[in-house]
Amino acid sequence: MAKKEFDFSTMVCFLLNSTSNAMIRDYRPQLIEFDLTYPQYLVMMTLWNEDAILIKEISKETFFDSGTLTPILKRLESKNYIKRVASQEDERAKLIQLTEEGINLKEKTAHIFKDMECKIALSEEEQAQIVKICNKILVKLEVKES
Amino acid sequence: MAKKEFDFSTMVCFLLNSTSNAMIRDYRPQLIEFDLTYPQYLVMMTLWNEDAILIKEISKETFFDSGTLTPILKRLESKNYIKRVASQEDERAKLIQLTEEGINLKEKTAHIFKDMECKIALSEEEQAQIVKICNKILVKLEVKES
DNA sequence: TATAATTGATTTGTGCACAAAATATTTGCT
DNA sequence: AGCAAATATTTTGTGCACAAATCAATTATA
Repeated sequence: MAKKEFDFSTMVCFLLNSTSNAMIRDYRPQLIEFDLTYPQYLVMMTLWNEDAILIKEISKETFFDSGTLTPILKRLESKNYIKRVASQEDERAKLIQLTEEGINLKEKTAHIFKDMECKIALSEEEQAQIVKICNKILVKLEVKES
Repeated sequence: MAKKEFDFSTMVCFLLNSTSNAMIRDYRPQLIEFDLTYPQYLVMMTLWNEDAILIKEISKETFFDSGTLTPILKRLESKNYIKRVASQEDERAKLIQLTEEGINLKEKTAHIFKDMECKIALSEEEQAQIVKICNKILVKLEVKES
């Protein structure tokens, strides 16, 4: 077989993108049962970690920019999983709070989170390698602080 | 600091997605100079590897489904980088061919491809680890054959 | 204390990514 | 030959991802 000039199977950006697309696609059916998309699920996890935070704090955790978050939060609000409350100290800012239903979702979706990591069954070593390499790239591209 | 239940910095799906987003975002300015997006650039690379192929073959290489490819190919056609020619053997299928301008783009964008891999400066070892792990996941999720 | 600069969030517009349905053609079966 | 199943692509509709522009509120500064 003639060697091809552009070998996708060794291109970092292509591999990361294809693999993340594949994982998000694979878990879509499970999330759909709770009327969630993957980015919406990430925002919910952020709030399960710490409730009643500002949009810019969610942005810092998820790396989603505000233009991405605004519509995601609107959808979560229309599903009654969160509330958007104007901040008292700063009229520009908005506090995002879980509703009762949003809080309850944490237990109900716990198995999805476990599946998320289990299905691909990486070894401890591989897991550690991925974490190290991705975080290194994120720091190099100034998405994260070192 | 209280330990958070959901630690994004060790979640494989989140890391792969954030890192690929960051890489694609980072190289956008360079691609814009040639009026290309990252997915469009991938399709062009596929054609630089082998010209005059069917859409389903591009789909097999890039892992983009046909509903994703159709509009990408339309945009590349309107930029005059490719032509879409009905196949003679099978009236359903379409052959995608590079135009003169599309062929010339290969040399002009060669530096971008090099930057793509160089800027993040992974070691040989890290590069090999990423390739192995991502391909393993892609096989597990049945995107690729083992 | 005006006003300039900054900040938090929303809006607008483009382009994926994907599922599901539609369309047209080809292949397989009897 | 006739018709069902399969195949290649397009269409439709939803939801990111992001840049750029906008808006309102806050802070800094002349």
